[in-house]
Amino acid sequence: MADAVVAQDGGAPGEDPRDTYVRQVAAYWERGGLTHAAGLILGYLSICEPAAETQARIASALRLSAGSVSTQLRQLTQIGMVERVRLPGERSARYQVPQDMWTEMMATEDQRIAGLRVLADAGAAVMPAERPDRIHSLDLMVRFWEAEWPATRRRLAAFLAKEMP
Amino acid sequence: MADAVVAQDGGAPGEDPRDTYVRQVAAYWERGGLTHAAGLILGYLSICEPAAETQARIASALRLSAGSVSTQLRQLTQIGMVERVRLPGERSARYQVPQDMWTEMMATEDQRIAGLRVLADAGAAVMPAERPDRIHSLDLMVRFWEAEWPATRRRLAAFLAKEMP
DNA sequence: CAGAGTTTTCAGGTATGACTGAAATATGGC
DNA sequence: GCCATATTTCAGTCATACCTGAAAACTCTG
Repeated sequence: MADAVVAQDGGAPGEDPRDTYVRQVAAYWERGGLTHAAGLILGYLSICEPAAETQARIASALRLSAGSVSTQLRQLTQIGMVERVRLPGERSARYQVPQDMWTEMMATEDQRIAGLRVLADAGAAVMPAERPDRIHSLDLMVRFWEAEWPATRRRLAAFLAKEMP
Repeated sequence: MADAVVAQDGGAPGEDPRDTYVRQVAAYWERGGLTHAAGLILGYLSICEPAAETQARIASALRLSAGSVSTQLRQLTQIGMVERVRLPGERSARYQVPQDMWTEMMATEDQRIAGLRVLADAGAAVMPAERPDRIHSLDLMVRFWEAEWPATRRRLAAFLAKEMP
């Protein structure tokens, strides 16, 4: 089996550009709050062949334990960056990056805005006398995005519809 | 001194609504990658009077060590959520939430987009034969935001100019 | 239903990093 | 330039959470 993407045993490490890419993705998402293992899985699932892999194959490719892979895949599935699919006649489930992952990701932006809305309202109840802008500016920002986001998402949908092959 | 915001010693905890707010802000930003201490400082600096406080006052109000406050303030200053100001004739520096913090925050969005651009380009070099959309869709998303963001920022600037008192 | 294979759960080891407290350094007023 | 004070640095402690490995639970094929 010559198509080992990440789990090369010896040899010069990082020689395979795909291996480099996997680590690069992991590094990026690690800054975004994911664990290292989750980032590795995400990177691997972005370039592996076939696109949908079993837990066992992911574990061996990335040299992670079965437990880690199980846990991280559940997290990734929960936040919508990975989806579980079943192929007929196959005992094991497969996991893959959803076709519309980024669209789904963008959809969660609503929740982030809602979270800031809660903060802005809570702030209004403790408005300081001096520099009330400290609280007020957050409210402005939230109001802007509440107004802006629906149209932005429509433009995104239109853009994707036009550019998708 | 009856205006202790967070550092009440005894009594029912969380009675002061400002204390509740500080913890609420801390909880929110903790999910956003900041430390608990940084979140507390951010919440405190959003409602304290006066708006600009010394490290010593922040530390005693939040019951944090001087070291923690020093470290966290540096981090917060670095990412632009806090600014250091000096008052004439005062030995100690003061720290406050900048007037235009959210505008500054939005400006860093460019860098996040640039970070994804790097990832998208690196992905192009390891394009999988099956489901190339896994790499391609990221590129699309980045291209959308690279095109969209300048106009969005202009609209934000116009909105703030109109709404600011 | 049996049973192999898959997935989840969980306790334990480990690493990471936040917080503290004190010492060292830097700073501004005199 | 001196000195009190503010700030930073840093080693040590502690908490958190990741990862592993194995056992338990589950699931699907035959």
